[in-house]
Amino acid sequence: MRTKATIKDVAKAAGVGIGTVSRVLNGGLHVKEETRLRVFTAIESLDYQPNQAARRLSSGKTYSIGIVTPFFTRPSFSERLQGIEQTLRESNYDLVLYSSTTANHYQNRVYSLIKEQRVDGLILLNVPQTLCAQLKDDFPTFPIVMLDVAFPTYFPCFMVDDVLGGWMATQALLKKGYTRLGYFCDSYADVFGRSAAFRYQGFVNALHEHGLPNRSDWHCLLPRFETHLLEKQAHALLSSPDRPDAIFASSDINAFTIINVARQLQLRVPQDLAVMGYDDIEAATYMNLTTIRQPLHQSGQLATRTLLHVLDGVPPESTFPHFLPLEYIARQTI
Amino acid sequence: MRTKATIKDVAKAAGVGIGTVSRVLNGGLHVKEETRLRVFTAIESLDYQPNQAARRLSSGKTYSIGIVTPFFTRPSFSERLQGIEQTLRESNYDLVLYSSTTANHYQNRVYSLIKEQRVDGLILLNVPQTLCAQLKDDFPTFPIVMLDVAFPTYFPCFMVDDVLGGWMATQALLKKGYTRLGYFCDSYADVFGRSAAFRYQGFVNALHEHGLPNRSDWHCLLPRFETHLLEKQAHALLSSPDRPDAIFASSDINAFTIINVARQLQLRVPQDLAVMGYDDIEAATYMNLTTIRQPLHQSGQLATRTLLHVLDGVPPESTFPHFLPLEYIARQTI
DNA sequence: AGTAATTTTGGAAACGTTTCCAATTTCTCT
DNA sequence: AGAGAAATTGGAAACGTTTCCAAAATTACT
Repeated sequence: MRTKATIKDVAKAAGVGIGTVSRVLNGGLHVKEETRLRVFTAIESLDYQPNQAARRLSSGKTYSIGIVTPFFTRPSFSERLQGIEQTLRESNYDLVLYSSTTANHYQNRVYSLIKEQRVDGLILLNVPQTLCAQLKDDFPTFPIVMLDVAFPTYFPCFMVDDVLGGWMATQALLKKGYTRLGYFCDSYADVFGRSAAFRYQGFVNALHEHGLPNRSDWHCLLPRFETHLLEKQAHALLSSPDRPDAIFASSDINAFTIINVARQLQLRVPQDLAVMGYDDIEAATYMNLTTIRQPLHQSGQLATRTLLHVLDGVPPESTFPHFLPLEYIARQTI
Repeated sequence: MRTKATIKDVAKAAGVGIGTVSRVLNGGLHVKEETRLRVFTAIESLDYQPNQAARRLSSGKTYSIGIVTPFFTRPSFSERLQGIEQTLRESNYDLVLYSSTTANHYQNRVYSLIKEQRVDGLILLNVPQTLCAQLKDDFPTFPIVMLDVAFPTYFPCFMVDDVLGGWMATQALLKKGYTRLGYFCDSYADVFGRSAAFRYQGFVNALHEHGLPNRSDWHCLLPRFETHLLEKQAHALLSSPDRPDAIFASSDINAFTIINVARQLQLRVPQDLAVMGYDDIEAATYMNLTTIRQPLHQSGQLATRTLLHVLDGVPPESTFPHFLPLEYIARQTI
C-alpha cells in the first residue's frame, strides 16, 4: 500500500489549488459545479480521506464531544447513552467516553479535557455538586450540558423533579391502602447529585400529608451501591415481626434486591409485601416491577440536541433547568 | 482569560528550547534533572496543557481507540464496554464509541475510521462475517481485536465456544429430566456473527446424544430482535396442549420474555415449564434465571489489554481464537 | 466595448506539537 | 590539561489541514 494521499495530491490530480479542494470538502460553497465534480473525481480515484488530526489542528475544532459519568455500571447510564449516541450519529461528532469513580477524579478529568482541548463540548452526568459552580467560573463559555444535577441554572440541564417522583411513588402505595411504608436507598446524600435525597423528601411529604409516621427503623440507607449489604439489611428488616407492608426503593435495582429477599423469606409480592421501584430500567419489565419511569433515553437525546445547538451557535429551545415528565408505571408488585 | 499557553511560552519561561520542553513532556529522557524541574515550574505557573490535536498531527498517533458495535441496546454490550473502559482508563487512550445498524454501515464506518486515521486501533464487536476477511486484505497491519466473530484466525479474537454452550444448556435440562425441549432464538443466522447458530448446533447435538427428537414446531425463530413478536409466538406455542416442558432461550432477554408469557398463561416456572437462558446478564440475578454465563466483562478487559499490547509492539500473550470459559449458573428456573 | 460587481480560484500562512540533527556542554579517562 | 565519548540542548522542518487575502475569471450592467 502506497503512502496515503493528501490534499495536495488531490489538488494536483484535479488541476486545482488546495484551497479549492478544501472548500469542496467543506460544503462546496463558492466553487463552480464543474470544478467541484473534477475534485470529486480526483478524490474518488485517489481514495482520499482527509486526515482528522490535521483538520482538527487547523480548524481549532475537535469534532468530538465527551461524556463524563460516575456510573458506568448502572443501567440508567446505558439507556441515556443510547439516546446520546443515536442523536450524535447524525452529526459528524465523535462520541468519547470518560468515567470517573470519585468526585476529585471527575473534576480532574473535566478540567484536563477542556484545557487540552480534547473535546468541543461536554455532556456531564451527575456532576458532583461542588464542581458545577467552579466550572462556570473557570470556563464560563465552554459548551456544557448537564443531566441530573443540583445547581441547574449555570448550564443547560435536563432533570426530573425527584421530590415529585418520590411523592408519586409513595402516593401510589398509599392509594392501594398500604400504611406501613419503608424506604430503601443506596446513597442518602450522594456527592454525585442529590436525587436520592429528593426522592426521600417526596416520600416524607406524602407520609406527612396522610398523617402517617415516618419510622426510621424502616429505612435502609447505604453509603454506596452494594447489593450484598443491601440484601443483608433487607433480610434483617423483613424478618422482623414489626415489618413494613410496603417498600419504596429509590431505584429499580434496589427494588429487585428486595423482591428477591422477600422471596427467600417466602413473602409474596405484593400480597405480603408491596415493592415500588424508581427508574423503569429495561429489567423492570421482566420483573413486572411497578415503578416510576423517567425518560432516560429521551433525556440523552435532548441533552445532545441542546449541545449540538450550542455548538452551532443556535440558542437552545428551552429554558433551564428543563424538567422531564415522570410517569407512573403500573405493574404487579404493588 | 488570556489566550492559551503553548509550548513556546513554556520554553521561553523556562529559558530552554521547545525541543527540551517536548522531551520533558514525553517522559523526560535525556534531560538534566535541573532543567526538568525548571520546565515543570514553568508548566505549572503558566497552567500549560499540551494541545492534543497538534500532538496527534505531529506524532501521527491519535491516542484514541474505537469501539464499533451493532448492538447498543443489549445488556451484553454494556457489560463488555465496562470491561473495556476499565482497562483503558489506566492507559492514556481515549475511548471513542461507534455504533451501526446494518452490515453495510458497519463496514463503511470501519473503513473510514481507519482511512481518516481517527483511531490507533479498533475493538470490533460482532463484526459481520464478510467484513473480517476484507479487513485483513485491505489493512493487514492495522491493530484490530475482535470479540465474538466467526473467522477468528485473521485477528486476535476472544470468543466463547457457543456449540459447547448450547450443549451445556441443553444437557442441564436433560439431566433434570425434561424431555420435550423447545428452542427460542431471535436471529437464526445473523449477519453479525453466528453465535445463535452455534448454540443451536449444541442444542441439536445434545438432543441427538440422548436420542430425543428435535421438533421444529417447538422452535421459535425470529429474523431479528423484537420482543413483541417473540411474545406472540411464545404465547401461541405455550398455549398448545402439545407444548414443550422446557425451553432453551438463546439469550437471557428472550428467556425473560418467555417467563413472562408463561406467567400470563398461569404456568409455573419451573414446575410447568423450565426456562434456560444464556449470557447471565445482570438482570438474570434478579429474575433467578438459570443460565450459561459468558465472561462478558472479562472479555472486554482481555480484548483491550491485547489491543494495548499490539499498539505497544508487544506480541499478545495468547494464541487466537482465545476461547473463554463458560459457566453453568444454577438458579431457580429449571 | 468598457466598466464595475461578483464569483471563483490559488497558495502562503498558521495551527502547536514531535522529530531530527547538529551544536554545545559535561563527563571520563589517560 | 587535553582528547574523546556521552549527555544534553536548541530550533528548523514536518505533519496535513483550514483560513485568509489577493488575483483572476466571470457575469451584469451601461
